[in-house]
Amino acid sequence: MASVNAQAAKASKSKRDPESVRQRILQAALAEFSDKGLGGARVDVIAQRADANKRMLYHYFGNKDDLFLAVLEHAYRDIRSAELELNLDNLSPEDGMRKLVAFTFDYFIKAPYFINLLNSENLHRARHLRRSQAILDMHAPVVGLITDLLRRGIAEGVFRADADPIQVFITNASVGYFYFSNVHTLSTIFGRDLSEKDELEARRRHVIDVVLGYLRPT
Amino acid sequence: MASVNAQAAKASKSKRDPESVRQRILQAALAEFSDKGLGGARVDVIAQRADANKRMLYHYFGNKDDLFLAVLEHAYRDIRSAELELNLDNLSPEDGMRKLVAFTFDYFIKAPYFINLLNSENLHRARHLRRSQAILDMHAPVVGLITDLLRRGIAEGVFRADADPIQVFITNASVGYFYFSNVHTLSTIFGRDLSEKDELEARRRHVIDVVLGYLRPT
DNA sequence: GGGCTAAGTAACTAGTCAGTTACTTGTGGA
DNA sequence: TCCACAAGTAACTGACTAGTTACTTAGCCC
Repeated sequence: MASVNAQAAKASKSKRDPESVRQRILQAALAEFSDKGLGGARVDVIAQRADANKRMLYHYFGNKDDLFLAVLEHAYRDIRSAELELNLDNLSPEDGMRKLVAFTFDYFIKAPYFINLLNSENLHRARHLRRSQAILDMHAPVVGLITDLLRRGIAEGVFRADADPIQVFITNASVGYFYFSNVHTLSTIFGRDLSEKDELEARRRHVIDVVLGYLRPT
Repeated sequence: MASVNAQAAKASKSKRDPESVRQRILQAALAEFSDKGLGGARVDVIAQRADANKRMLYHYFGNKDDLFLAVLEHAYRDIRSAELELNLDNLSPEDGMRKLVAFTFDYFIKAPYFINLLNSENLHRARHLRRSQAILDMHAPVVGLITDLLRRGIAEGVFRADADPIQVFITNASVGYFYFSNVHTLSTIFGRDLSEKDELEARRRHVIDVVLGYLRPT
């Protein structure tokens, strides 16, 4: 307790807080890369949004590309670790899958930056992500969740026997991702704001129905 | 016949072919915007890819943004008109829907530029598309196709009664779009090339199963 | 207190970029 | 043949960009 207070007192008197500056840059970069894409984001703007000196951006992250990779790792780590906390083991296969699909949809609402980050990374052919062993290691456990749900569902006769975990993982992401990634064009085309609450609720129900409807035995 | 030959002879002797230059610029722009996004594409590169003088790009299209909109209109026109030629009326609701889903998936393979163009346009919040009445007018007929299929399927008791045409339109696009838009990150994550023929065939079968499985009556 | 290093400030730099300017050439119609 | 205008060439321009340089300040440890 005394050491926490000593640290807090020290931090409030200090003119320098490297970890805070570093985090502010990371968050500002996440926002700027999400808004503008990797190519459109400007390091001056990131520094400004972070209320930091541009020099510090290079100091902490090296260059623009490496900053983008740091942002990407942060984003992936967030969603993948949240998925692992869903505790699907304790649910029926159907409820587990329902919870996972709903979680994914809700996550895209909560973390809208994720989609534009992935779009940018794919525009650059995953060249950043290839350099990150951390990101690569994040996915096996999540696919394992789906594999387990499918296995249980098939064993109980409530899921179709030909469901493939990776295809289901991709489809689970698909039905929400596309909606959000194209929300501007779709809203314009259909002349209604697809990011409004009622629209989101309708879409959420639909995506759950799509995945659960597909999984019904044939 | 004589007039066709006269035109061909005239064209082959001419040093100027404005329509050809214009088309070359449009195609080069489509490629460059698809590869690099709107922000990353360079007008010098587009001109070079078109084997045209940069001045002509401004001459024909005004500026970079307007060129992007021309490309977007071209891309939408292509997919939307192809959809209308599917002749789904003559098929059972199930076969019609199967054909549409397969068509959409195959279209993304055939016209890979479409996805990156839409990603760019959404990154820019559909600000180009809003200026195009032509694009806005292209969608009602296609949604009408799905509405008809669903209506027939529900009447025949082979589709679920709660299926919504717009949601199905979006889901039809979702299950393929996400796969292709994220093919680089997904391939890296799963350590396999998801653009290979076998992978594409597996995914194609899956997306048809997802939509048709979902549509089964409850 | 002093020295050293990390953290930080501010200005600079060379190259890039969309768009413009100045001029030339080709073509069609009178 | 001549003229006018569209199509075309090539160079230029001012602003922007990621990254660098030169220097200062803060904080920690001896």
